[in-house]
Parts: sequence; C-alpha cells; structure tokens
Amino acid sequence: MQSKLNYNSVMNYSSKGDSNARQHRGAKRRARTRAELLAAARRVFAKKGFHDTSILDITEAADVGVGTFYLHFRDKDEIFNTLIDEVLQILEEQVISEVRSSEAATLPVIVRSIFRHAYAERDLFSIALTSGAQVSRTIRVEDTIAQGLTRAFERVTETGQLQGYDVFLLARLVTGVIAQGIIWWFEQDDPGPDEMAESVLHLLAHGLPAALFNEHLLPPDTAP
Amino acid sequence: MQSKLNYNSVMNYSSKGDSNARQHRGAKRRARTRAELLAAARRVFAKKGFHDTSILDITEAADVGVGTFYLHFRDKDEIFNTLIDEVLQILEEQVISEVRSSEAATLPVIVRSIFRHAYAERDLFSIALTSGAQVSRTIRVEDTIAQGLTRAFERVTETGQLQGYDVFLLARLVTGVIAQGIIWWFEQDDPGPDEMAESVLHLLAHGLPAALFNEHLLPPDTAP
Amino acid sequence: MQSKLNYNSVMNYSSKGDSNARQHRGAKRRARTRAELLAAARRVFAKKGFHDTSILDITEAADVGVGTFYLHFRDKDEIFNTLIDEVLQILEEQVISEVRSSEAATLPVIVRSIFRHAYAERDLFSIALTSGAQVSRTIRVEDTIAQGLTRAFERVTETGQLQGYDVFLLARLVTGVIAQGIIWWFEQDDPGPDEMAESVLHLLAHGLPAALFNEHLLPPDTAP
Amino acid sequence: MQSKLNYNSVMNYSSKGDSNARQHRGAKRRARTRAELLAAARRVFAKKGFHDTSILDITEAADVGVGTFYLHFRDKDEIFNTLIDEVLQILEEQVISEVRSSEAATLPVIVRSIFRHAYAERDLFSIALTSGAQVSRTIRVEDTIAQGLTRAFERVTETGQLQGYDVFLLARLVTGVIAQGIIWWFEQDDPGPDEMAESVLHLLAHGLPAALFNEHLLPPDTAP
DNA sequence: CATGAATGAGGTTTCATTCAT
DNA sequence: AATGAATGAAACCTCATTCAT
Repeated sequence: MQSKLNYNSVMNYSSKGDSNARQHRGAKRRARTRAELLAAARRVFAKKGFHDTSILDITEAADVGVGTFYLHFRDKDEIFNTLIDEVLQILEEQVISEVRSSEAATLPVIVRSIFRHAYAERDLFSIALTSGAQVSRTIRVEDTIAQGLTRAFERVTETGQLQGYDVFLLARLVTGVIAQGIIWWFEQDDPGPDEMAESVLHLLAHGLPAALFNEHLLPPDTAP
Repeated sequence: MQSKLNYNSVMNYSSKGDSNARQHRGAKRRARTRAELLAAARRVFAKKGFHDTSILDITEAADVGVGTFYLHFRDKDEIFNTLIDEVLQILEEQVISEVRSSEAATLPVIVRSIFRHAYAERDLFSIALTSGAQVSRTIRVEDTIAQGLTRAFERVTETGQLQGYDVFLLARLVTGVIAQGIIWWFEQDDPGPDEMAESVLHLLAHGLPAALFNEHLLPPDTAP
Repeated sequence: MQSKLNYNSVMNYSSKGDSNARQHRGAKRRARTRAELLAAARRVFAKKGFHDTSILDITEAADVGVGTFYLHFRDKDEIFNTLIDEVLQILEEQVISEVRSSEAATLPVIVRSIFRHAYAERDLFSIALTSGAQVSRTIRVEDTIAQGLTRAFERVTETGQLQGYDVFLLARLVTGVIAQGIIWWFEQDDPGPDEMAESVLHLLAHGLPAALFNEHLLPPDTAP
Repeated sequence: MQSKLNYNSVMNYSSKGDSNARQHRGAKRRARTRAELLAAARRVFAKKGFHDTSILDITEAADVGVGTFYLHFRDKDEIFNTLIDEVLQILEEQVISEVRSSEAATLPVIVRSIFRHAYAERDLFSIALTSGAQVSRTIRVEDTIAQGLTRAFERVTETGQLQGYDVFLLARLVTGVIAQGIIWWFEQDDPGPDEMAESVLHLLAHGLPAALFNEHLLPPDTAP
C-alpha cells in the first residue's frame, strides 16, 4: 500500500511536474534501487528460503541501507508477494501470448508454456510453491495456475462437454500435477521443461497404465 | 531422526533402573506430559500455522511450564516432525493393513485409504503440506507418499510393465494430485474422502476428457 | 495491564498453590527484580529525563537483561506511570494520615504535608510535573493534587460557604501554586518544605500585598 | 540563540550582495518558506503534541521537501523554540503596550493582558506549558512570565514595600496560578480570558476564603 | 521431573540528517 | 533555494533457550 503509492507516484512523475528533467532523475534512481532490492531478494530467498531471510540479508545483498528497504516495501511479505506477483504476471502474459500465436489453444500448448517459463524461473517458483502458505495463507502460485486452468476449462464447459466434472476441483488436481513437476526441479534440473511437459501431458491424456489398476502393488507379505 | 532418539528414550526408561516401580511412575508421568505437549502442538499448529506458533503457545496450551518443553523436544521443528512422523507412520500402517485386508492391492485401494486417513487428520495434513519446506527442506508428507507409491509402482516394474515410464517422476506427479486433493480440504470440507478418491482415481485412470486436448481454451481475443 | 496481571499473580501466589514454598521463591525473585527495575527507572529518569531515557538505560541501571524489562512492564510509559502512581498513592496515604493525626484538618495541614512528601521525593516529582503530558496527555500529578483539593473544598461547599467560587477552577489554581513550589526545587534545594509551605500558605491566606494592586509596576518609559 | 542566528541571517540577506533585486526575490521566497514551516509546525504541534511530531510531519504539512527544513532550522527543538520565542515576544510587547496605554500599570492590568493573549494562542501555550521541559530543561514560558513578574515586583521592592518577601519565589508562585489558568484551556474553552483573569486576580488579591483555613476538610473517618 | 524468571541475540522499524540533483 | 532518496544509528521488542529452585 505504502509502496504502491510510492510506486505509482514514480509512474506519474513524467506527466505531472513542469520541471520534468529533475523529477525524472530522482524517479529513475528510486526505480533502480527498487529493482535492486527485488533482484537481491530473489537471490537471497532462493539461497536461504523465505523464513531464514532477514531484511538485513536483502539490503546487504542489494548493497543499500536498511532504511531504504522500508522506503519501498512495508515488510518481507510485501517484497515476496511483489516478486511472486511479478513473475506470475509475466507467466500469465507469456502463456497467453504463446497460446495465441500457436495453431490451437489446447491444453498441451498451455502446459508446455507454463513449464517453460517455470523452468526459467525455477528457483523463485520452488520457493513460492513451498513457502507460499506462511506468507498469506493463500497459496498464490497454485491459486493463479488453478484459476487460469479453471477459466480455460470453463470455455469447454460452455460447449456442453465436461459434463459431470467439478471444474474447480479438476483444475486444482491438474494444478497439483503441474506444481509437483515444478517442485521436482527443486532438487534436480532434468528432465527439462519440454520433457517434463510431455510426461505430465501423457499422464493427463491417458491416465496411468492400466497395470496399476490391476496388479498387486504390495509384496504378499512384508514387515514395515 | 533426532525426534526418534527422544521418543525411544522414553520407551527404554522402564527397563534400565533398579527400583522398577518408582521409575515406572516417573516414566508414565513423563510420557503423559509428552503426549499433552504433542496434542497441544497439534491444536496450536492447526489454529495458527507453523510459523506463527511459539514454544510458549504450545506450553500454555499444554498447561506445562516452558522449560518442560525442552525436556521432551529440542525445538519447534522437532515437535512438528514428531507429529508428522507419527501421523505418517499411522497412515502407512493403516494403508498397508487396509490394502492387505482387501481383495486386490490395486491403486484404487491405496488411494482411497490414503484419502480416508488424511481426511480424518486434515488439519494436520494441511499444515504439513503447506509448511513442510520451512521445517526441513524435505517435504515430509509428499516424500512419504511419493516413496510409498514408488515402492508400489516398482512391484509392477518388476513384472516388466511400466516400460518407458520414469517411476520416480510418475510417483511424484501422482503425489501431486493426491496432495492437492488434501489441500482442497484446507478450505472446504466436501467432497468427503471417498468422493474425492473417486475424482482423483477417475483422473488417474482415464486422464482428462479429450475435449481439453482438442478444443480452444481461450476466447479468440481477450484483453489482459 | 500485562504487568498488572503479572503483578497481581505475584500477590496471589501464597494463597493459591499447594506447594507454597517453591512458588514463593520464584515470586520473591520476581518481585525483587521488579523493584530493582522501578528503582533504576527512577534514578535514570531523574538523571536524564523521561524523553532521553531508553529501555536499555533502565535495564543496565538495574543490571538485568533487556528482555526482563518486558516481563514486568509493557513499555517506558507503563513503568513511568507505575512509578508516579506509586509515589502519588504514598503521598495520598501520608497526607491523609498526617491530617487525621493533626488537631484540625485545615488547608495548612494539608499543604505542609504535601510539601514535606514532595520534597522528600523531589527528583521524581520534578520529572513528573514537567514530563507528565508526553506520557499520557493527562497530567497525573497535577490531576491528583487538584482532585484531592477539590474533594477537600467540597466539604466546605456543603457547609454553604465558598459561595460564588468555581470549586474545580479554584482547586486547579491552588494546585498551580503548589506545583510551582515543587518545580522550584528542580533548580534549588531551599527553602525547605516547611518554609515553602509557609510562603505558599501566606500567599493563599492573604493574597499578594496590596501594593502590587496600587503601585506602578513599570518604569515610566523603557526600551524592550 | 541558535534560532536567532538563523533568523537574523534572513534579515541580512538583502544588504549583502551586489545584484540587489534578485537577491531580494530570493530572500522573500526564503522568508515565505520559513513562515510556512513555522505555521505548519504550530498546527502539527497543536494536533499531535511536541513529542509525537516528526520533521516529516512538519514538512508535509508545510508542503515542502524534508531537506528544506534543515535550510531553516537545525532541528525540532529549534523550530519549537522559535515558535515559542516569537509568541512570547509578542506577548511581552503586547503586555507592555497595553499596560502603558492603561491608566495605572498595576498587576490586574498585566494579568488581564497576559490571559487575553494566551487565550488567543491557547493551543501553542498549552503545548509549550506541558512540553517545555523536554526541549531545553528550561521551561521557557513559565520562565518568561516569572521574569516579567519579577521585574515588575522589583519596582515595588525599590519603594520599600514587599518587605519580607522573596520576590523571585513570589513571582514563580504567581506564575504557577497563571500557568494553571492557561493549562485549564487545554481541556475547556471557558471561562474566557477576562473571567479567568478575574478569578485569578480575586485569588491573588484576597487569598482563599477563610473557611478553608478553619473548617475540617476531611470527613471524620474515611476508608482509602 | 517440572517450573518459569531471566537472558540477550537477533530481528524489525523509525527518523533525523545528508547530499546529489 | 529546494528537493526527496538514501542512509544507518539507535531505538524497540520477541522468543528460543538456560538454569536455579
């Protein structure tokens, strides 16, 4: 809120004052500092996790004074959320644009696009997927993906298909597969995004091999 | 691991000393206090989340002195892990026993069993699924489920089926669907465990409706 | 509030538990620490004034850890108010007792008693009289004295005398004289309390010398 | 003292440089900014009290940049003192002029004049009377009034009257009554200045009603 | 074994002040 | 002269942890 006011004021500078040049310089510096803070926060969060990161860690990584942090963000939550929001907005834009420029706006296109972007930003996504709840009791990344999928699914609902499905639940379950794919990269780097997308899409398209529904999955007799 | 040391030490008390009776009484009291702490921790974690819970919160809820906490647990992480381990061990035992007593040890039986237990303990599972990472950088619940599934899947692998699947990744993806189902209960209480299991199993068995792979999922032209 | 709960709980200890002795020791230590904090606060306030005193100053003077402060008082305001309340309560009790044990409960007896006590505690009273407003927007010492005087005056009102006086305003004005007498000791130590009382009482009894109402108080012609 | 340096430097600007006209414009602007800061400070002090007012509060209220503040005043104390000095100087001038233009320069004339001016500026006076000590360990308003009264009283001393009085102490005690009258307006607006002056003057002229010196002021027997 | 008063490291946050523009 | 972004000292406060009883 505080920071948004500040942020917006930056945006408005060029159109308001008469002495354009002078105000611009201050605003530019301000924006640069803010960007440095965001970049530093991302690095530190990725390295130490959300919980173990202090404001001081961030300002030191950004090479600015402690107080500067509070000029731009209310607290650790806010910078974290800003970071996530930023990355989610880019994700959304990118997915939409990729989907538009593709032949057909089908699920495979969407999923591939999500994985590609998530892979590129996998450090942040991992943090976001595993520390989300402690920040806002809303799990932002999952929510955003689930909402996107829901909107997409609803397009099909309108055509009369998807009868008998709870679209919301379905979207969340699919989100679960995707999220787990991303979290996979928390520890390994491969398979890369395209292969990952194929695995996920294969599962989503055909389900699990029938064997898993027929065969015995436990040894006849085991001690724990 | 740490917590197991503590836990086992309780178990060993009665067999060590010479004056058996008195030690027994002490051990019983000790165990009772410990149990109160665990129960209190579960209540408080469910209400305030892991991060916002302090040791004092727990001891007050358990109606014991602060110092007492440290006689039983090293820190907040340990009591949390103990709680999770306990509940996961019960989950495992219950699933195994249910699967054993069923006609065929197939995936549906396993999944239903997992959901039933998770539903019964949904407050703890929700916390565990969303606060896992900040405790140990290992996401215990997902890991346990994924491991269990992996073991199960490997039985099938041995029969030569599941060719071309990365069993580990597959297990994790399936874990993702299950986990998201549980997290769903973070906000709603229904559908209940059996219905939830059906939805998940249907998805896992047949995949998503083909429409989602054919139809256009985006309106032809949207503003952001 | 916090501290009052704590404080009261100390008071109740001896009558509540069964294991009397053990609880007593803790409570005694607690009370001692609290008293040390109060004594230290008084010393530091007297030396540096309210505004320039930090919590750390107080805890260092009391030779306890910082955290200990917060076990007993919410913040600087609270310890200050506690200090003032304590001293004002003693003042009130002492004045009442002195007045009772005197021949006649007249104003001179009251005023002498106030000055005697205030002189004994003049460092604290000076601080209280000059820093009062910044703590609570109620000027505690003046208020207490004025209230006491008001109650006293009202006794006389009931006898039909004091016609035409606004008792509240009168009490405050008299409080002003007394307060200024005490503030006088902020910089000088004499005259002592009895002489001071005589000066004030003489003024209150006879008013100012008539000359001040007749004579010219300005030189016929002065530059600023 | 410090503030006077600053203040005078403003006055000297126009006479120093070569290009008279331009400097004049600069000086005028400078003076205007300074006046805005003073006016803003007064408003903010009146609203939030001295202690809770920050430099930023003042500059925002004055609608100037933070840095600008330091071009005119060293710190919060200085602007506060400047404000008080200004108002006290006006008080002094006004009292002197009113007294001069009156028939006889007696105490009633002085007191009435003081109250009239103090009432007009009562927000500032209230702040000054209750926050004085934290600024300079000299209680400026009381000091100024007491000094004025002392000077006036000394005129009478010279005529041989006021024998046996400590003139300084007497002046301070009278100051106490006047100050308390002004502080009264901190919470109420009436009685207005003239009525207030009459009450105070009546007290100063005749002292308190004799009853207060004869009657019992306490009920014969009270519980605390 | 249990207690809870005390501790102080470590975090957060504010705000007077500087200085490049 | 005016600006306001940046600074960091200095305060605040919490809470995990210890330890005497």
